[in-house]
Amino acid sequence: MSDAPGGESLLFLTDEQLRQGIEAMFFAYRGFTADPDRILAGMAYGRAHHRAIHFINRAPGTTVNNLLVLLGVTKQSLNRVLRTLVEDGLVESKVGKADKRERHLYLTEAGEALERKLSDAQRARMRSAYRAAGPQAVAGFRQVLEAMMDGDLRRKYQALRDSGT
Amino acid sequence: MSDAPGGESLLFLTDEQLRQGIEAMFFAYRGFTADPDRILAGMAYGRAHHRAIHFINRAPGTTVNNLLVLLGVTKQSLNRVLRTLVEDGLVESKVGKADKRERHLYLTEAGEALERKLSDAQRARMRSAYRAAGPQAVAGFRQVLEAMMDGDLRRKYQALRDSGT
DNA sequence: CTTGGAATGTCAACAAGACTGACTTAAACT
DNA sequence: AGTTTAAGTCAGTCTTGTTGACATTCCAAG
Repeated sequence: MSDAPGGESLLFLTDEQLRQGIEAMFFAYRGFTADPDRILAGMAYGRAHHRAIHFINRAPGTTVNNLLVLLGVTKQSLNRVLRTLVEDGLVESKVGKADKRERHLYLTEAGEALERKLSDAQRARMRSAYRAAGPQAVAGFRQVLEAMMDGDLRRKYQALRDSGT
Repeated sequence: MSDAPGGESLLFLTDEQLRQGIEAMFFAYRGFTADPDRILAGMAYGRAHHRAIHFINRAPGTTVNNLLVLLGVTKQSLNRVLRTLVEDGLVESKVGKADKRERHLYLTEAGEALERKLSDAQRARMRSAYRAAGPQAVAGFRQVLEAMMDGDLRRKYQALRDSGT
């Protein structure tokens, strides 16, 4: 192996390699969101609704505050989305038992149905990418993604991940 | 190895694993764009300007049409961004020699300076993620990302990649 | 050679979804 | 009682996407 200082090949750290990684990330994210976007285009919903539905499904009973921190948006922005989802009967908002200021969010049956439709499409693409790349590549993929997160987000991601088995 | 049908471990294809991958992608993309976003927030520019600048730098002399296919937006959307960049002296738009309908796009010195500033920040994060994960993980990361792209985009990505050495 | 269609790019108007800032209501804490 | 916290609302702005209409240029078929 023709390698750089460090005793180990650092070819993967050249600017060209990094640039390719950046572009791969850009194009892959487009693919990643393409299927749900297509499904939502017909309805009056967008990517913001998808994200809200995803995380409510993931952590049923979560509060508005939790959700907006997770999504990284302001409450005004989230509220617009949440309002339409509640009005359309996809999300239920229940006053907190212990703390009545809080609202706990749940998907209704209709909400779960849409969630399934969206995540089935997204998982199908993910599954085919995973299958094409193989288990070892998937492990690497996950490692790099985690290292790319901001510390704060990483903690939130890991908490979510560990809660789901 | 306790494995599923196929003779090989398919644990990495469980719905839970796929869901974690989806969330990792979501959070990582936030980190991925965070630094350039911060830099651009001060100026009157946004992510769209960054993308235009990135790809013009990547393929100097590209036409508007090329660029909008790469970016996946309408020409009207791209045009607004491009107009401000030209007005502000970051991008130069030259009428095509062979075909006068076309405009060929180039970064000016000021444009190149901004490009460097943005991509330095983004590359720094990428580099630290790559370094933390190691070469083998990076190879896997790239494999999965490529498999996640739509066929059309993948071809564009690969053409771009291969042109850059 | 002309003319009509196709390709390229521009202008205008609008919508989604993010933001800030100011404010209200209700409940909890001290 | 007074302060803080959670949630929601109203108003206004910005970025970035969309359609629709239009101008210019090229090219090919008649």
